[in-house]
Amino acid sequence: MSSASKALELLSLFSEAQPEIGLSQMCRLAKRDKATTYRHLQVLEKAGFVEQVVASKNYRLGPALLQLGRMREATVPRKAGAETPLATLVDVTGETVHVSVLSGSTLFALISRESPKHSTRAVIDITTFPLHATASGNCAVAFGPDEMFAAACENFEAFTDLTPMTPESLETLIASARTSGMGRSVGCFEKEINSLAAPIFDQTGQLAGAVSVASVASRFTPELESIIKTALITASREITKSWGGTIPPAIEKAWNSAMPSHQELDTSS
Amino acid sequence: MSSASKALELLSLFSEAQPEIGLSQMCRLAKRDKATTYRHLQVLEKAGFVEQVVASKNYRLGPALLQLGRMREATVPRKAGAETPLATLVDVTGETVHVSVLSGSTLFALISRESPKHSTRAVIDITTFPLHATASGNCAVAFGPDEMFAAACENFEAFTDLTPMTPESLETLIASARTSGMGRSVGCFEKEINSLAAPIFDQTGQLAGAVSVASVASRFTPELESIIKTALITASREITKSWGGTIPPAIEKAWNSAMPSHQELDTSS
DNA sequence: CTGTTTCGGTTCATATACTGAACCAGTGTT
DNA sequence: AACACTGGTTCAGTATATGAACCGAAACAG
Repeated sequence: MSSASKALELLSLFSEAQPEIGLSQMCRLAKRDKATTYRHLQVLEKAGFVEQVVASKNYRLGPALLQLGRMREATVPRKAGAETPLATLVDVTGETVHVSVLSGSTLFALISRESPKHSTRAVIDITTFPLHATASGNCAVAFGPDEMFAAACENFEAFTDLTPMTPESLETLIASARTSGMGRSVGCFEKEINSLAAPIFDQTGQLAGAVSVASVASRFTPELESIIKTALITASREITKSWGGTIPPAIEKAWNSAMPSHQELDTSS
Repeated sequence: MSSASKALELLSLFSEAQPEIGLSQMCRLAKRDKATTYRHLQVLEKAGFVEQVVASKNYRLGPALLQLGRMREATVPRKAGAETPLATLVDVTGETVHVSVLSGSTLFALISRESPKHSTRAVIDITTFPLHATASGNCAVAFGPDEMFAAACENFEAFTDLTPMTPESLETLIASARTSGMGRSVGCFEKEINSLAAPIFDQTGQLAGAVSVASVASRFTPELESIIKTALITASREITKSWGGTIPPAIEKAWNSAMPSHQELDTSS
């Protein structure tokens, strides 16, 4: 592994729950030597990716990220394009929704919104979606490039006792996602949380991300599932359109056979 | 120089004017070998810091930056805190304004706003402020940590024929900034652009950034300069307050002697 | 006070992982 | 068909990253 990767990995250790990390703690989290970690932090600090809080000597994310994040959204306005369909999705389903973006073989969280409708909500605060254990992740494997399956198999972390742990069990999930046109997770990532996800595509014709709805298991009736599926299909179509892509015919077909009442819009004109 | 630094440097080659860069072009910009640049891009892509546009094979900033930028602003809400004073500053001066943030020895651009008042505006689109050639940069050297002067001397790039090119000429500018409590650039960065800058501090008591106003030289009368100075002092006080800092007494004193009409607020209570 | 355990940061010999010239293959131009 | 561009790959040589051991400071216990 390149030293640059190792340095960049340190950035993913920060989270909303732990926005400041000291040197020693970071060594433990990164499972690396103190001297190495220190040098990496020096590099990141010089580049403005982290900064040191003078008082506590802790490190936190740096100002350059704001700059670069702003420029990313300026060049590829994905966040802006997904907001409106996502708001509708929250309204219609009354559940927690996520939009994720695929880059390389990693599925990054982009936006998440919670509905105020219920007091018990699915709160999932992650920065990257595990490919094997989430509806969005399964979506990415099922409809993304072929190498996604191998990438998913590289990390079979067990989140619950329902998390798929072998290539075979994952393959089953992927196959069912391919036939239904949607990812589905029943307690695979968190117990008592079920979720559904639909793929999103961009102008390259490749899978660009996923949109998902997470609900608590006790509420997850067939009626709600049907509502969510219909709303997800709409959201996926709209976000895909705003990102400059089109839904592949195979997926429209899968949706139509699974949800015959929800006809594909005529986009041939 | 570490290889990680070299990889991170590539990110600073992207700009609003040039949001997509191909491999060969990036080699030229970075003045590095093609193989090395390629590997660096691979690392950055795997980390989600850049992504490759499949159609053109060009690279652009990646989705991870959005994620990290969001987290940075969540942990250190500097941008939000500077917006309001900055809007006032634009209103009062009718000129282009910038807020920059110091990290390490680099001064990063944070926000910039243009006034709709004049058709000719100072348009300065940079991601980092040269320490020797800008009002904000001089501010950082004058009021920041001691090592800033050495850092400034490491890069004496000549932007115009008025850009200071020697430690001695820079020293003169810094000295006058220290006595007036403000940075001042007269065509040092761009010909026909004059600007003034005031320092910003945070809870560490250290300099945290600078706020600046840039005007076209033909408009830069003593009256306008006076208006700008007064407005800058107000903006600097407000942003500093919102970032949890206080203006050092020495600077308040410098402002008061330079602008006797603009009394320091009584903050002793 | 002294012994112990943290912490952030530094050193230096070792060897690992980075470098870049040269090389492909593909594409568009002349 | 020769050329000038791309993006991407290979491999020997060496520059650069590594981590055990070390340091001084600070916090805590006895």
